[in-house]
Amino acid sequence: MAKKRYSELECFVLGLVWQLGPCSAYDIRRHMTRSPSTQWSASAGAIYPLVQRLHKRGLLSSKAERNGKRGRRVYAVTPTGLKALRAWVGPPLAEEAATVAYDPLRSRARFLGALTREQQLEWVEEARRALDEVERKVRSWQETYGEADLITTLVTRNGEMDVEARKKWIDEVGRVLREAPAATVRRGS
Amino acid sequence: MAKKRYSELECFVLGLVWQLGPCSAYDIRRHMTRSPSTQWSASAGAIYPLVQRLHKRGLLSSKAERNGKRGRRVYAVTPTGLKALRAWVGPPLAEEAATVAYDPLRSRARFLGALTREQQLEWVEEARRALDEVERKVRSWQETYGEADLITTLVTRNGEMDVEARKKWIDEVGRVLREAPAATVRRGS
DNA sequence: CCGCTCATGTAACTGGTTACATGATTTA
DNA sequence: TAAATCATGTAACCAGTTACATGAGCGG
Repeated sequence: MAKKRYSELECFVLGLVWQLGPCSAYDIRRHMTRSPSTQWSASAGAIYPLVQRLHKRGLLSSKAERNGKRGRRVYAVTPTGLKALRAWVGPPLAEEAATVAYDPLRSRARFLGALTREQQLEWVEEARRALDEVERKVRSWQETYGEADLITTLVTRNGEMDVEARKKWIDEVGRVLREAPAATVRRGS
Repeated sequence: MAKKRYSELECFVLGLVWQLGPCSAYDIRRHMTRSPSTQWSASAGAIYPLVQRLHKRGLLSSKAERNGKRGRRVYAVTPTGLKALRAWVGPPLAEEAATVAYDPLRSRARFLGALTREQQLEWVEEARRALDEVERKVRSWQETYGEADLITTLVTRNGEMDVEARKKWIDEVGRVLREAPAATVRRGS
């Protein structure tokens, strides 16, 4: 009986079921698709096998419902599942939980030196616009699911602050690049 | 000849080779392992096949070197590779490049309601400590590779600002939770 | 009745992971 | 010379992806 460690997605879904109450795989998918986070595609091929796995391991209970001719399978968190959820959330906090977050924008920025100065400035403008767009999305999501509980509000606030910080950063990048002589920001033929 | 889209890791490695100049798979791995980012494990099983792939597709040139009895394979970015790198960096910016960044701390925070009030406060403290630790790591990395070029400095600054923002957030969480009556932040047996 | 969305899945693939293998070089 | 670590890989596995299949219900 090896102590199987659950993946982030597994734990996240477990949490969702706990939060939404008894629900189907489809409910989970719908919820994930609508959230502005893009970490997971929430594809059927990921979610359906996943809940089956969690069920087999006893973290979720499963019940077939029937309304009309249509059947659906509804899952709920078991006491074991709740324990696992709490263990994942922490404390103690898993060390991989606190890291420099991965940011594809930053990854790309690393190699801005490969572009011409004009392209660099264009890149900054585009990035700025894209971040505005993300912010808009977060806000609209926030308004839709607005009068939520305290914790949900705090979590949304995190997304907001995240985008805000990155906008501040991109503005700084723009400022620095515009001021710098072209030679210092260029490399590679 | 289907237009194969390259993965984030592939493009990132391509960028690294461009940045480091001709280097071996091992050099790439070493560089990635030392950076404070944890997105990729930089495992041999990922990097070696990856550079072979990039070589086969003509983005990297490959040359066997021999010093003493020991051989090593050195890769360099080809003109085709540089083109691909520029296309990845943008502009135009790929739309998946600007998103709400994935943050495992936020994922967990979503389900803080599953904990007791004491655990919640403990969680916040731990998270705060962990973020301090991350900040420390970023700073030490920054000092080691300190007198870098403008762009590297800006990129590092991004990591710094990211952590800063999340610390601000976690403090806000702590403040709100301490002020709130216990009943409003609890759910689930 | 046709087409659309809802809803539940399965199949094939793939990129990245862990773990292992192997030999060279350095250090105690 | 034995142990550690450098350096280059391969093999097996696995979680999550895209794409497909199937059928129910519903709006026009």
